[in-house]
Amino acid sequence: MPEEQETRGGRATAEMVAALAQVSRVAVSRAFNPHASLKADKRERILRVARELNYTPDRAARALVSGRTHLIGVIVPDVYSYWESQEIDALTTALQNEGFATLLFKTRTDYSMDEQLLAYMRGFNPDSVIAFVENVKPVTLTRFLDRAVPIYVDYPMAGAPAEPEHGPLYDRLNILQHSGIDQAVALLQGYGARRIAYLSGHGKSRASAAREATLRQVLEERGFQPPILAPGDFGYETAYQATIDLFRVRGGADGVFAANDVSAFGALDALRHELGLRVPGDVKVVGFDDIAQSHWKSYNLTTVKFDLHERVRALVRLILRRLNDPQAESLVETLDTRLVVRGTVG
Amino acid sequence: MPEEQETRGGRATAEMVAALAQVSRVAVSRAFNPHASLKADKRERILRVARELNYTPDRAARALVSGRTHLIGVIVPDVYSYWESQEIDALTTALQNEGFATLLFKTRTDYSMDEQLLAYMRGFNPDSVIAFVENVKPVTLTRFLDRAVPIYVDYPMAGAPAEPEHGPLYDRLNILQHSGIDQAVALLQGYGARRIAYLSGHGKSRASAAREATLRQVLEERGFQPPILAPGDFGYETAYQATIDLFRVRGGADGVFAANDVSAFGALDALRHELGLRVPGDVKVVGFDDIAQSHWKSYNLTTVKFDLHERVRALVRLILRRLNDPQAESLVETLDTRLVVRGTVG
DNA sequence: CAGCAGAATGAACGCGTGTACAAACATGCC
DNA sequence: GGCATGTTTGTACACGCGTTCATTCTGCTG
Repeated sequence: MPEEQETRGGRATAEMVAALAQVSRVAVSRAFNPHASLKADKRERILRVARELNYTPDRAARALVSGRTHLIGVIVPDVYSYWESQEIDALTTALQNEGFATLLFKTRTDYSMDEQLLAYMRGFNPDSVIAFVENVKPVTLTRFLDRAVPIYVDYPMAGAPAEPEHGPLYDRLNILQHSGIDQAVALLQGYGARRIAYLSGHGKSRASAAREATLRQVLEERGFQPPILAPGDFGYETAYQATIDLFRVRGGADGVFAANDVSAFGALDALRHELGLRVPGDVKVVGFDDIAQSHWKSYNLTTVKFDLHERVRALVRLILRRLNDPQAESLVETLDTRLVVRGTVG
Repeated sequence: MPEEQETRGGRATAEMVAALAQVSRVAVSRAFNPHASLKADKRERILRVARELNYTPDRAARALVSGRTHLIGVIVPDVYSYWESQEIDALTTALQNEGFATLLFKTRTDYSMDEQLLAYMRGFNPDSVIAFVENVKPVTLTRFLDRAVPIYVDYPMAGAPAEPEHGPLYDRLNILQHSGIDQAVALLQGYGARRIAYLSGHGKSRASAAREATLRQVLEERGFQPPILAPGDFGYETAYQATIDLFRVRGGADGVFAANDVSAFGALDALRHELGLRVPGDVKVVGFDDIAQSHWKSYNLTTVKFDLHERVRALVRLILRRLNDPQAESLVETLDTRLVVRGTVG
């Protein structure tokens, strides 16, 4: 075995590897840079010595000269929100496979996206930033980032003109909600539902607003009245209360669209355990997202599916494309949605 | 407003700040280092200019010279597991407040903690590492880390001698499970329960093994028979099936301890919706963790609580103590547990 | 006013790496 | 063999910052 020449429990450096492999330090650098020219046997020898010394190029030093940290900033209000947590999970795996790492940041739970956090994140100099925060404008985001081009998840309306906005540069993941919602409404129509309610997310959420708008559009297209609105906040508790209020005070509904699956769970529990109604017998319930819990027996929820892995792949594609071409115009990826039929409509 | 002297959309550097503030670059460095000596008005002026230029010291450069990246590696099998996600959430907030950031890594879902991942993480040179992975030995962890001292969550048995192990250095968060389990068993005893089952986590889990051992100990202390064992994996589905098997084939039980809250949900749903039993009327159910979902109406679970925020505070304390004194002996923090009584026992 | 301790300052160096540049070398063609 | 072209190799520099060290400045005592 090679002489243990680690200094004080610290990492091995390229210099040490070079010394042991009888090459120059630059050769070591090149050995770890695949497209650098280096004779094959030399590279092999270097890599072997590197493995023996447990050497890896220091990412800090590398970042200093290359300007790439290989860190992807992820901003979330709640890690434990179901959808977010599952997306972070899949995203982390995907990024890991591409040589990046997820750098996690939390905003306040009241969605007050303070500039302080952005400045803080900026200090870590991430290569890219994904914000799972709905009320922050891209403008705000770009103002606090130097190299990173933020990615923004958008929900364009069917038929609406593409935003000609040519302000700050950001990339976009467009999610088309019309298909899934239309399938859901068609299904409810088939079962004779007439009064449709929308249990919203919190007020500032663009996702919730887009879902509401699209639902309204689809209902109109299919000859329904506009949806009855019940105010929620994406959470279980609020959905529970809002549903009770909707049915005790405001006349109820035949079908309830909840802004996400968790709200749907709250609505379901309120309907069944508090209001004594049968689902889907008396009321149909439809959620959004299709999180893993939606097929648990207690809920077995019919829901508009956002394909998680497809979505993560699209995000990673955006990141890679942007890093390959930092000067590119605004990049766009588009995803569709579809209805997953389970036991809460029927 | 000051002349926009940013070069190519890049960040401002200490040199630019120095030039604009009419001071030397070293002064700028000192201005951002609180304990460095610098005349107050000068520091103030520098900080003002820095704010105007949106300047923050580059962390990569800082890490290169100081050896501190301010990154805390967090290794998880599933981000979306309830308990883990809630812990990551709280931990990220706490670390953020201390000037660190969470660097997330995922192992395979089959818990095969490959060395490849550790080597990968090592490349990012985190200041500390918390592994929410149960089957990886501290030895393995330390072998892949240079400066970082890993933190290991342990579940020592009551009365068992402290491990005299003096192998690789790692810090410990000890969780005492006896109190909570004893309270639960006492409660079940009061309701006349006789046959107690333990619905385990997956086979390799130390947490599950410790819970089972402690339960066995408490049962013996209180004159019960040993627990009937039903094999699970911490997941909902498996718990659901294991409960059905337990009651259809193996004679059932009066009380079921599930290895975590999610398993308890699965058991509850199986008991109520598949087996037609009443909880808590026919069977009592107790979980572990007290995750946020445990007080949802559908479950309203009685559970052994691990106080999340207390736990996170202990972890952060460990990290800070270790960074303040890298040479210290193995550090230890200890937490207790207690029973939270809700609707599944009564 | 001399003397002195302590604070404030700036020059120089080092952290570990990528890369431009020039030199050396190999290869292919006539 | 002569030359052109392409591949390897090593030197020197740059990245942005913290820190040591010698120097200058400040305030205070005698």
